[in-house]
Amino acid sequence: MYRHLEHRLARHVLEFLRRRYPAATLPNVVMEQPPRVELGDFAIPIFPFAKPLRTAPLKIAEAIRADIGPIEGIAEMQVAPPGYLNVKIDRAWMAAALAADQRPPADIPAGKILVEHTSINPNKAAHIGHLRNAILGDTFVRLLRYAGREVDIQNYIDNTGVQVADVVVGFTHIEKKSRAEIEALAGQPRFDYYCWDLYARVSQWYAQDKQNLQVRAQTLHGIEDAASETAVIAELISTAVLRRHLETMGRLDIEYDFLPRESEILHLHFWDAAFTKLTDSGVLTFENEGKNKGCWVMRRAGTDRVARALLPATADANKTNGSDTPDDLDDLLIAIPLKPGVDFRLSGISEEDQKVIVRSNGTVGYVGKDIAYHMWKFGLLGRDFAYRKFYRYPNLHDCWISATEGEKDHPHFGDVAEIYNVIDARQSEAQNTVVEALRGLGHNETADHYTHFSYEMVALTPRCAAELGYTLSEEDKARSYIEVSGRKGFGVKADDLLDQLIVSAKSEVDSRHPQLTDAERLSIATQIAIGALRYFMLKFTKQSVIAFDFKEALSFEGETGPYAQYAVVRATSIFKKAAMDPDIFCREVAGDVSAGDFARYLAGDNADEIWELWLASAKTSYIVSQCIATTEPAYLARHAFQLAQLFNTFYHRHPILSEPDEKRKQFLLATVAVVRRELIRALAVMGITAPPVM
RNA sequence: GGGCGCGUAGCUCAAAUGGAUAGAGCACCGGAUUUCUAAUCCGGUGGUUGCAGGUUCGAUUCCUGCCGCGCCUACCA
Repeated sequence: MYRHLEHRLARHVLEFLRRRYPAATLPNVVMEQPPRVELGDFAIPIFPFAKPLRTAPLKIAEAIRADIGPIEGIAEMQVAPPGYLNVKIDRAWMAAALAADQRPPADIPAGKILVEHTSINPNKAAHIGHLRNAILGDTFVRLLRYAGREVDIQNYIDNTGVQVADVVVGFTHIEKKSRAEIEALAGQPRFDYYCWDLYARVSQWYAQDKQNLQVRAQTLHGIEDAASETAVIAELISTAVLRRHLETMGRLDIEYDFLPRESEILHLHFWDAAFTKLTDSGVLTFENEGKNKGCWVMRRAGTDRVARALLPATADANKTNGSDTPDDLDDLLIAIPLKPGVDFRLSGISEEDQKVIVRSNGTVGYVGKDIAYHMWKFGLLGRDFAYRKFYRYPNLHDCWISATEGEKDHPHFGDVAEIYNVIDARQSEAQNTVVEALRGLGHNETADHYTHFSYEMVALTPRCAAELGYTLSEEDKARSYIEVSGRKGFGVKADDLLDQLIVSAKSEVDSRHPQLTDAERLSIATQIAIGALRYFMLKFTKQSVIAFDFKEALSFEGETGPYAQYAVVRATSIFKKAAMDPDIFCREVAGDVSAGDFARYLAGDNADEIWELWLASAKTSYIVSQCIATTEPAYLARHAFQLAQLFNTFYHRHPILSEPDEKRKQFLLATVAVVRRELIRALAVMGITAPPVM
């Protein structure tokens, strides 16, 4: 509603100025919010118009105010020095629309969106860093769906990489376990915890003797051959850990539609298809000298092509195709899985700007697989996975997994219009390389619909690390935060944190509501714990490193999820006390408050406080669109908090059920009902529900 | 060395494409309820926005340089 009105106002102002100054080229109308609600609901800075119109800002503002004429939903305009046009909304009009829950139809872009998030290596338990990823990703999915978009959720599983290999090494070489023993362990409740510890031990084992790294190489090689015993064990372990991850995320109400695995990208030869296209287009080039001799390389994203001209040694090597192939190239080609007749070029890229995609031994690196995978995402590869059902959620939603041979009937995945990859900031260079590959293939427009949803890591404060029993170097103690490391087993496990939050919330609920059954109290405590955790991960902007601290994360007061949940509970309790159903009241009664009553009770300066509550309630979809446009869910968290804060102030100042004026009481109840509805919606987009009591 | 990012109150963080008096939470101090339960509310203390220039009617925001910190920069993923 708010968003709609803002657009309408901007359009009217611009049209007015066009009529008044037909000759001038006008800048965009910028909409802001005045610092205080008394000043108005929209603020339009007029300064940018002064120069093109050769008129003082105040004069322009005055002209608009006096002559623009009536606009539906706008009550009045005021000119404010040094050059603002402040606009007040017709409060009764807006309140009536909001009470009736009118939502003007928005233009929803066509096309499916693919959001990839979580993507934890399936070799150990999920930790708080993974939680941030999954919560950001899941919230972004909810934002898109709230805005009416169709979304597929994918969780990429790197089940053939070094990390899985390392745990396989742990089981087979350190613990010397048989396949049957591993299978038995994998059936244990928190198998991922077992792997967490083992993974850290493997890292130590490598550090003890560099010779041990050869075992890793052998294991990695073994995994790629699907028929080998090593591959079977790796599959066994990674699948069991993957199930644990789905369970962990399921506790937070985070679900996936499809789990593409690296093993299928390998076995279905996605890379071969991509390789042909990449070499044909000259994106991928061959390097025949220097440290990357014998590799297929790409230009590192962000490096400048001009730089190459400064390197005389490589100038000749970039002539275009194989016609000027050096003599020794044929030898090198034997080691490379090249089809005859493939057209290729020599790289001619300076060494430091090269990104190795195919190693000289012919194996493909991570970025190469990622390029192929992203071509598939956009339907550009010409190949598809096979699919089978993997996991059924309690709500009966099925999560599918990639397979070499799958089920006949399956949903259509991939081939989407837009993608968002929730991946931490450390991988932005790799992400950019994938985008550049798409551009190089001529898919510029497609590349524009590729968004790296980049966020910073979760680290531990030195105090937190000490609490966990880690001994810190003097250097680490002086840092403001210390990076989590799965390799070292250094971090806070997701399930542990959630358990702790539940225990902590439970003791609060126990003391407040002893009359409830234990199951009821546990259910409430769980909702509170999830609310606290999800809010905590969303309140920080993406680019801020979260220095994790138990005291803050376990807090249920102040700017927290439970604070917002509590506001909903309070709103609900008013209706409960009055023996009314808040949802029914909101749907069927709130809209009956007459325009006259809205006008009366929202008029004047002393109604500003209540109006502010209505205004904030009107902003939910506006905020949602801001979050999507900026890929920043933190704005929504802030909005929910502000709504809750305004409500708590209102709740404190205005006794509602004891209000003697029956019409005013209805108005106040409508206020509560609308705020409650919008707060519940905002929280739902963050994956937070409000318990019945707190 | 190069690339990306960060530096705001004692602490943790906000501040939408540059806008009106830089805001919250925590901590600390002082208050509020026999009411729709206080996981709440009200008030107070707390700032040279790292430093120096520049652009602009206007800079926490944009540009340049410097200082400090983090991440990336592997034929790892």
